Amino acid sequence: MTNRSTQGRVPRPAKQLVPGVVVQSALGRAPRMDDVATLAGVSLGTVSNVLNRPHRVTAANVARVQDAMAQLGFVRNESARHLRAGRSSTVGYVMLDATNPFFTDVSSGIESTAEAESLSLFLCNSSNRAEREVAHLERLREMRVAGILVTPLDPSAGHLAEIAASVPLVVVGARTSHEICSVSVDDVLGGQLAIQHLVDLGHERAAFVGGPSDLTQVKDRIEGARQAWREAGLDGANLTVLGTEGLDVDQGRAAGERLAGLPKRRRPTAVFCANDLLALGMLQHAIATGCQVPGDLAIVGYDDIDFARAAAIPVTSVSQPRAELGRAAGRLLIEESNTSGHVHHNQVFKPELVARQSTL
Amino acid sequence: MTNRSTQGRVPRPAKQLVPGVVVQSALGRAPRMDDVATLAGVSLGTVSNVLNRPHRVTAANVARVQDAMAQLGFVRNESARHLRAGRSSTVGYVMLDATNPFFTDVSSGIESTAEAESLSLFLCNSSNRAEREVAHLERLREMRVAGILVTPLDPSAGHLAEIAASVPLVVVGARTSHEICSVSVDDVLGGQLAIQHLVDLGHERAAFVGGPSDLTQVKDRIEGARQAWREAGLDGANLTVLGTEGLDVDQGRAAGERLAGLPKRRRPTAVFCANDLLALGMLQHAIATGCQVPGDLAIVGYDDIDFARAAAIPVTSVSQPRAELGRAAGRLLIEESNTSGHVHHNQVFKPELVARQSTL
DNA sequence: TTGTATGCGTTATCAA
DNA sequence: TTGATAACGCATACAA
Repeated sequence: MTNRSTQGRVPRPAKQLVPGVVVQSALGRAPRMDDVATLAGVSLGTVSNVLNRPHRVTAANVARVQDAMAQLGFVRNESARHLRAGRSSTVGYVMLDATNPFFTDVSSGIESTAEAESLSLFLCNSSNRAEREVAHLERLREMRVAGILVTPLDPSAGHLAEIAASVPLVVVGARTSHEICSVSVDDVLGGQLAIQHLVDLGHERAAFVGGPSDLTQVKDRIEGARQAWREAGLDGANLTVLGTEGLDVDQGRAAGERLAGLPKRRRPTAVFCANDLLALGMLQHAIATGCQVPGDLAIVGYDDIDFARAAAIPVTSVSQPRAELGRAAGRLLIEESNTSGHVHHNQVFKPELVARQSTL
Repeated sequence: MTNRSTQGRVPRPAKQLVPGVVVQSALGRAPRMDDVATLAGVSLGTVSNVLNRPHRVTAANVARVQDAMAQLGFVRNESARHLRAGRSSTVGYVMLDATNPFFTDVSSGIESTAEAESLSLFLCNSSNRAEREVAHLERLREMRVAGILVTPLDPSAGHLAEIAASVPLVVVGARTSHEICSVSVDDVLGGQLAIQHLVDLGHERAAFVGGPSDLTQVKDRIEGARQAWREAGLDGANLTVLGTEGLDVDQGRAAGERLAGLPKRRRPTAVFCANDLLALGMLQHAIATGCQVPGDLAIVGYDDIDFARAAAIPVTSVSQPRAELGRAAGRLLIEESNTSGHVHHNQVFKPELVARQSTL
């Protein structure tokens, strides 16, 4: 990093005690505690005490030290602090896709518990990419954060258990083995609810839209869908799977196109999308091409993000308790870091179907 | 929503050399480099070299050290590393509202440049709250991050300039004084475009919806709106301002309700919302109450988030180059940290109106 | 090529 | 109450 105190283009004012204005010192480097001590005319230890145990210092010295800190623009060095203290008060949440409102709602939930425990939360976006997930997790570990929350691509991946062995870790949004804490929603049940709903409405040809199929969420939702379809006594061949490369709006539109390409008599009359973004894309394509929803095509989404009900045709969706998922994960993390001999939990919430105009 | 939860106790395995399984050491603390050195039968310096300049170490020793690291589950201590090195390779983006897709799109842009420069990016959400913004900024400073990006509540707030004096900082989404780098979009022009569009369509009673009014974005968009309204020769009294407490969907719905409460002959025939979330809320209220859009009420939003065009009635919006805003901010940050004698830039993009069904 | 010693900025112990 | 000093874990110059 450049040495900004000597090279900035904006001229730095000389020392002046204008209130509220930080005075740039002539140090040529970031001021340290001993600089503060010197300026305040006290020892290093006193400065430290002012910072960490102010009650042990006379009021006069507190004031002197604080003045000096303000004058120098002193900022504590977190690395040194942390190296010495050995503990941190930040936690990280590695999210699968920061542009998916589902995950930002989850992270709001996490934030509320983090704030209550006065922990800072850093968000890391892995953008659906395994190598980024690994990099972020590794980085958080190296930072010796107090805890890690993560929505992983693959909850059974070995690196998670390995990390969980050395730092409190909670998986959010997918069920894990008992080696790891997790908070999730029963996706198999969610898949059942979605298909059951379509079956109840009389559909006999349907498609599941989503992918990649190695994503647990996708796998489980398909499984639930198949179970419900079978239990309804319908022909398995009439529940087709339309794979996608991702779970965003664009992929949904593309899937809509592929669907429209099928001959009318084989075309599904209903689709169950692995998430709401796909459903919204599907809906956009339908509207753009004059396909009637739900008349020609019924659409069910998943997650029940706010935009689902705000859509062109409000989208029926399988609702997950998004914020509560985050809060529960946060609580579990706190518990895990406070309790010695912690017993891992796998907390599972139940989803609910919210029927709207896209199927009714 | 009920939930069941299962529990399991995981016994820590004793040392065992099963490949791929991390062996728990008997150290009772996190393994350090000297533990690795001892186990590998080399010196501390060699371990360090394996980590940082592997070419200087014999292949045999590299292997030995890596084995030892794997066996112990060694993880570098970033604090110590950073304290010693004095520089960091993480940057932070303090965003105004992580649940607003506009900002997540901006952050995607930032991510792309960060990744290209192999910097890790931490996202911090200030949730529209000043004290959280300050806390996050302070935390990032204490961490001595390589740079900070921020979309602040108030871009002219003193603390920003103060921070910018000690660490590369770029403000995203609002224009600042020349003491600080910024990347923004001309919101006054955006406001003009929106109102001009409505005027062109023949509207003579309109409302601006948004708030709080001390937000720069809101202020500027109102100003642009007023200018365009005046220039069209229309009566200023017929461009009312409907203040809101925030910029989310709920506030939009609430504003819709207030609007509907006005006597028909005084009620605006068009609204310009300070962002798309408000516009979507407004639209939801309109649809729910049978108000025709755009027949009874034309709606213009701002930001052109993906959900605007996916809405019940695709929403006309003022488009900002969201990802490009982030990329440009990232580039500016890199430049600021690499260049000595850096000259601060205030880069301003131009918005564009995207007309859709909600006004046409 | 490998090993040793020093210091990064802070906190906490302990003596004054 | 205050002040001197020893870690914290790692990276690097320098010695071997």
